[in-house]
Amino acid sequence: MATSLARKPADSRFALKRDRMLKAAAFCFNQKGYSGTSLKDVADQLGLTDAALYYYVRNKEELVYQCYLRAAEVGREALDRAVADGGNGFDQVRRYLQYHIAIMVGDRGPVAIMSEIPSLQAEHRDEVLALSRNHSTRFEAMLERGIADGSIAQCDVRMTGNAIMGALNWIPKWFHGDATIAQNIVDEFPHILSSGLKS
Amino acid sequence: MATSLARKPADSRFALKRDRMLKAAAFCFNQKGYSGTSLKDVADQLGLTDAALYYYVRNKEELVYQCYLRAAEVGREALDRAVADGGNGFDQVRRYLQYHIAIMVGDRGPVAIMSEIPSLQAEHRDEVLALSRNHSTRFEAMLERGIADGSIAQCDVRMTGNAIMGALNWIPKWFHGDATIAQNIVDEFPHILSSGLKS
DNA sequence: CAAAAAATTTAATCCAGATTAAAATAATGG
DNA sequence: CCATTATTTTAATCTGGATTAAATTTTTTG
Repeated sequence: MATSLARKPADSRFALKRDRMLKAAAFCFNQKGYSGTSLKDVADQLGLTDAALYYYVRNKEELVYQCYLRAAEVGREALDRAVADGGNGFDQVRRYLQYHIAIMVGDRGPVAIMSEIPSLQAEHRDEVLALSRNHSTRFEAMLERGIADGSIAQCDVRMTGNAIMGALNWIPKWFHGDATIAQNIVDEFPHILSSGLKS
Repeated sequence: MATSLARKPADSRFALKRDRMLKAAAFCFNQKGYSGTSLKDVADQLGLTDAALYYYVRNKEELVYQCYLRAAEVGREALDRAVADGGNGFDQVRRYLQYHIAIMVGDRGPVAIMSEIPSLQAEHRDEVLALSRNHSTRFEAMLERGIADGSIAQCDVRMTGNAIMGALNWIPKWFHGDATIAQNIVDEFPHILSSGLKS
């Protein structure tokens, strides 16, 4: 049977293998760059043939698209958890950073850097951009809540958000799976990125 | 005559056009992604034919390579100026950020995001990586001087450096030439990125 | 255990975009 | 002006890696 959108969610074997593939792809893209990774590279990581990937994904563009959806999902999850935890704005920001970073450098990772959004097909590009903007907007709102409740110093939330997100999004550029460094990031980054916010 | 490495430095017409080309290429790469930009895209920006680019560069790989060299140069320049200005570690860090950011969003920009280092040919890749590491090392040393002279609070300089560089390097991802926003970045970023460092 | 469905491979094709060679045009210098 | 060199274009070719179809192997299920 061809790759089907009408596959049952209950088919967890498929979902699991597909997820492994997305992680392998994210690893390759982050490591070798987009143009530098062929489908064969991704397949090699999985002990498969390049053609086998087409069972899980329509084409390379969709592989990238799925990687980006996954990255967006991971970010949203961290934000959701931080909001659910409550507390003042500053606390929420710090927890969000903790959650997101822990996921990125942990066994849910690697998470793909969204370097090639512009080369996605129109609908996919728009969807990913919307998710991305939504995430930024929610994070900025979190900063504003912190300013309102007095836990975060007055600042330009747009620029501050861009700065913090940039530092986060850049992590996969220099982190390549070393466990010691992963621990270091988890220990240090939340503090580094939030210490400048204190009121 | 073919593209020649033995071209006189005095030949400023060539150098100027070449620089325009590199800026156009950086613009395209940042905007449309690497795989999304063909040589024709770059040529169109310059009112040229794709084939004309080969007069300035051996191939696409070298175009990317030159863009990255240019990006590295801009960073080094900012660091050099900041060091030359003197002052304590914190002051130097802030000035470095001011200089680098001003260049990136100013008329020396755009500066290419180094997303495709791994797909460069070995010698080019090694050279760019070396420049990149050297820059990081120098920046970390600057942080250490600040800690030593008491202007910067004790911190993990490696991680702090990574965080700040990430925020910097991400700027071209979301900044696309709007003058108002450029001013905003110049005004806000140096403070945002250094405020957490104060001792 | 035998069908049926799922997963993967083998072996081609296919193609956008990079690259090249030769010709044409523009600039420059005596 | 002419000759020479610099720059660009036109018109091909070339190619790596994506994609596809059909065959094969593996897994599931009744």
